[in-house]
Amino acid sequence: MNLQTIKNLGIKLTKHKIVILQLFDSYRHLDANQIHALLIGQGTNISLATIYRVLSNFEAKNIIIRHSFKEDQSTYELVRPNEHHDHLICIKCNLVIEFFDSKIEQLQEQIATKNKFKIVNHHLNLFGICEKCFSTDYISDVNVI
Amino acid sequence: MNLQTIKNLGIKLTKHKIVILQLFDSYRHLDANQIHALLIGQGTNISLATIYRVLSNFEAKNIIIRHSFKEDQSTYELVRPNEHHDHLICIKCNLVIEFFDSKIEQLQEQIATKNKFKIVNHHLNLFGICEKCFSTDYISDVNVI
DNA sequence: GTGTGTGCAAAGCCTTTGCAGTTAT
DNA sequence: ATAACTGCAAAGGCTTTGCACACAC
Repeated sequence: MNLQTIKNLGIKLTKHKIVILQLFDSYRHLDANQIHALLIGQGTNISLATIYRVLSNFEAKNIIIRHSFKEDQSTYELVRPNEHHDHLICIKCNLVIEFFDSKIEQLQEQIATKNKFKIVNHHLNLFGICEKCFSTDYISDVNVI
Repeated sequence: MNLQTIKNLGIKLTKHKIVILQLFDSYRHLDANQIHALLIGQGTNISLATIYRVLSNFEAKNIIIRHSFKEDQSTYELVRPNEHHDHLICIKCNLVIEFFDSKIEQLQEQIATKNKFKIVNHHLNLFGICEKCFSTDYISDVNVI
């Protein structure tokens, strides 16, 4: 993520915002707790409150997007312009695979049109068991996604 | 919803369970608060705790399904066997339209296979503006969905 | 300098749970 | 009879917020 791009959006850049952005270069999908643990782990002192504030700020500016993969915790992901995609999520190890299918996108538009809806956004989440978990039949490693 | 069917699942039928089931005959999608408000409104004394317990119970027995239409509150819907469908949700008035597209279902399976995933379930939610909200440009009525 | 960002602790909100009493079968 | 259900109040987990201080521009 280009820092100048962020600045141009009128966002004040702080140490914390920068390290959070950098995390998203390494991990595609993160929740607030994972961010907190990773930063504390690498010696960065930051409070959960700040993390939530940064995430809200980024979300409002459309820098990140918020997902509901899990029932009770939001997962965040960097927005990459013109790179919309959907997700396959392993319910055992949390592995997330991104995919894009133009045919599905097209069909969604048709459905919206037929129902006189103007689509603003959509979530297509396929929950299942990944190859590894299926073959081992137990949770080998829980992914930080 | 046939009450005998419920009993056959080994569920003890109480007054509360019955009135909650009846609500779902009138409203396709309800959250815990809406259920509480509707029941209190019709003179049924029931606590939120009980509502959550009944909903958990029903969900475990696959009588209802839990959705994440909203970020911070679960929405529940009766499971109608062999009637899987997805949702169009109006972000202004909460109108929910159900749809089913076998082509999309088929494409999802293909994607899963290609990624060596075994799909357990999926959510396809299309968020947008319904015809009514689009034409009036304001929230006329917020739907209890 | 001045408007933002930050940590801490407290509070909010949805949801779950312990306990003692009640109900369905 | 007995296992399941219920209300109440308390607690849990994620998220937000008030306040006083610190930092970016």
